[in-house]
Amino acid sequence: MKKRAESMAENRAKLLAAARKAFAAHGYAAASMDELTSSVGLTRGALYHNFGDKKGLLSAVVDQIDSEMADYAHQLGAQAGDAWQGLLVEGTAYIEMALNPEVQRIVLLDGPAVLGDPSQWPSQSSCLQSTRQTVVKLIADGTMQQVDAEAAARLLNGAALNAALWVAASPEPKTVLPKAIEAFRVLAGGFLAKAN
Amino acid sequence: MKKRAESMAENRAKLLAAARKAFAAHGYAAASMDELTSSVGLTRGALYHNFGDKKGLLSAVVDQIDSEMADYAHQLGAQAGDAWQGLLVEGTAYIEMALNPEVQRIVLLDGPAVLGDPSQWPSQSSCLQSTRQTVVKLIADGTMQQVDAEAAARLLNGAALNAALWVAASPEPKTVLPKAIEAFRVLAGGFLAKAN
DNA sequence: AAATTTGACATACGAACTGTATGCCAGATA
DNA sequence: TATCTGGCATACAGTTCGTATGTCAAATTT
Repeated sequence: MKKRAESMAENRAKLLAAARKAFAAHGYAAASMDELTSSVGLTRGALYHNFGDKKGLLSAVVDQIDSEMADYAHQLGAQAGDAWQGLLVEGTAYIEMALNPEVQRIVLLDGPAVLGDPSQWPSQSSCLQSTRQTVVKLIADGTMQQVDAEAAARLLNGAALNAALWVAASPEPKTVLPKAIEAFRVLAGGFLAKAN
Repeated sequence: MKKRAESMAENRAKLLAAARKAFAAHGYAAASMDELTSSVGLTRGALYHNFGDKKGLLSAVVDQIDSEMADYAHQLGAQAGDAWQGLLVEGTAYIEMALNPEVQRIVLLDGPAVLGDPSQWPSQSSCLQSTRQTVVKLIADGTMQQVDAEAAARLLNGAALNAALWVAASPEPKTVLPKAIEAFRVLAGGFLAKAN
C-alpha cells in the first residue's frame, strides 16, 4: 500500500536510469523501448504515460546528465584561484567528462541530432548557462575582451566538447588528452584582454 | 542501349542527389528509403545494391558535402593576404556555410550521431584535413604557438561549427552572425605567438 | 552472330519498432 | 462502503529496414 505519487516517482526514476544505460549502450535509434522498460519490470505503457514519447525520454535523460555536468564543472571552477583560472578549469573538466561514453553518446551525439541545438533544449543546457555566467563576470572585471558573452560561451564549450570527441575517438586517448587540454588553454587565451 | 557503367553512374548520382534532399528535409532517421528512391524512378533494390545500407548512403552524402565545403573554404582562404588571415577566412567560411540547412542537418547533426566522430569518417573529414594543413604551416613559420596541429585544427573547427549551430538556432541569425564571427576571430588569436 | 553468363535492379517477404486505443485494477475521494 | 480517478498493461495498426529471390538487358564467349 504505497502512496500513489511515491510509486510513480519510483517508476520514473527506474525508467530514467534504464534509459541512461540503454541509450549509452546502443545509441538512441537502436535502443528498444520494449527491452528498456521490461528490464525494470515495466512496459511501454508506463513510459508513454510518463514521458510522452521516445524523444521525451531522451530529453529527460539529457537534462539529467547535463545538469550533473554543469554542477560538477561549476563547483570545480569555483575552487580555482581566480575567475579566469576557474574558466579554464571548467573547460578542462568538460573535456574530461566528455570522455565518459554516457556523456558522449547521449549528450554530444544523439542529443543534438534528435533534440536540435543545445541552446534550444528545454533545460537550455545548464553547461552553457554556467560558462556564460563566468564569461559575463570576466568581461565585467576587464579580464576578458569585450565580446558577446553568449558567443564566447558557445565557442568555448563547442571547442571543449569537440576536442573531447576527438580524444575519445583517437587510438590512444591517454596520450592525446593532455595535448587537447593544452591547446584548449592556449586557444582560450585569445579572449584575454591585451596587457597594455 | 546505354552502356552499363554509364547508366549505373547516372543512377548513383540520382540517388545521391535525392538523398541529400531527403536527409536535409526530414533528417536521417525520418527519411524513408522507399520514398527517396521512388522519387527518382528507382526502388530500394538500386539503393542497397549501390550503397550497402542506409548508413552507407549517408556516408556517401556526407563525403560529398564535406568535400565541397573543404574545397570552397580552402580556395577562399588561399586568396587572403597571408596564411593567418587565410585561417581566419576559412573559419569564417565554415561558420557561414554551416548556416545552410543541408550542411547543418546532414554534416553537423546526423553525421556524427550516425557515423561517429568526423576524424574517423571514411573521408577523414576533408574540412579537418584542410585546416590542419594551414595550421602546420603557421606553426612552422612561427606565426602560431607550438601546439599540437591536430588539436588546434579540431578546436578551431569545433568552435566554428558549433558557433554556426548556435547562430542558426537563434531567433535572429542576421543579428547574431557577426557576433559569432567576431568572437571566433578574437578566440583564434589565442594561438598567435606572443609578440616579443 | 548465336549462345551463355553476368550483374544491376525490381519484387516479395520477414522481423522489429513506435505510437495509440482500449481495458483493468489499486488507491484516492466522498 | 461505494464511486471514481488515473497509472499502467495489453492489443493493434502502420511503417520501416534489410535480405532473399527473380528478371532481363548488356557484356562476353565461342
